[in-house]
Amino acid sequence: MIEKTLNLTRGALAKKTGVNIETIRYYEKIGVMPDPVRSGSGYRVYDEPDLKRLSFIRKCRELGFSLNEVRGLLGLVDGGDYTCAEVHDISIVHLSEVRQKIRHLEKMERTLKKMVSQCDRGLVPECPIIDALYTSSGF
Amino acid sequence: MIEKTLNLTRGALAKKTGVNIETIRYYEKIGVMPDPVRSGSGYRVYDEPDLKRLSFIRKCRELGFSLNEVRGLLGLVDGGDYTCAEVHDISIVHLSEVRQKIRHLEKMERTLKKMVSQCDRGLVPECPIIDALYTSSGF
DNA sequence: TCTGCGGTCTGTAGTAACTACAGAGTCAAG
DNA sequence: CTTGACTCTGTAGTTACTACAGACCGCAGA
Repeated sequence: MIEKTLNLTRGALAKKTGVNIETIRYYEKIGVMPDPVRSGSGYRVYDEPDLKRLSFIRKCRELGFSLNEVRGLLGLVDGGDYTCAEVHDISIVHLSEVRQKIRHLEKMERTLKKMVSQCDRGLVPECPIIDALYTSSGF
Repeated sequence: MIEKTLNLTRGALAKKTGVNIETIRYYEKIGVMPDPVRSGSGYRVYDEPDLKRLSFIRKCRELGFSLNEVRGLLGLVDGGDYTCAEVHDISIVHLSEVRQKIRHLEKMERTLKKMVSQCDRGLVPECPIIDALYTSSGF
């Protein structure tokens, strides 16, 4: 099967991946995307592997991996000598970070909910929310 | 009742509030903390109201309010003519943002969990996690 | 062929919310 | 009097982008 070349411009790649056009240049600058082939007039030309790589980065970002974590994953893939275990471990660490964040936000949610429920939305300048936050006692 | 003066240095205020010493200067620069009184030699001198205000800011930040939201709340307090309703509304908006974030993270968690569980942590370079992220099919 | 419009090129600056210096001055204990 | 800890200032770095300005390129229509 012959692979057809895509010859995408930066804008087209942006559209296909849903990544902002400027972000692509940024990824290139920090080295998570390679320096692409250039056309005669200096335009970037992207192809299938670039499309896959950028999609990968985007999915990782959507899952909350930091660019450094993405760099780590890409390094494994690029090296070609990664083991499934390495990838698994990075993901496990990240998963626990995500869970940590959820717990933190849930704590915030409970406190906010409690504060808001104590407030009768009155037209007077005595607010239990401000009280809870501003007085020395804290929340 | 006579209020005793605290005359805190920046470092002491930092310690009392748990806010980083440099952050205090930052808050001053962006105007959420006032320009403090200075000692003869130019040292910042903080007192009870500064302590309360900074604690308020810290609590808000802990609850995930952005500095802009904090600015809004402080503006109401500073103006003195705020109503409970105004504070309530800002908090409600924020609460829904927090819930949104939780939902997003939970989605991330589910996907990560699924990917990790499909991985047998093998020593070969075929990893379902990388597959899921790198192949065109996506996750 | 000219013109215009949109896309792309570069470097740089801005965003949020800090954090971390460097180099100078100050304060208090021993 | 010295030493070490603290504070002062301005500035630069962090993360992950995003948004310009000013120049160039490519293509369609008149």
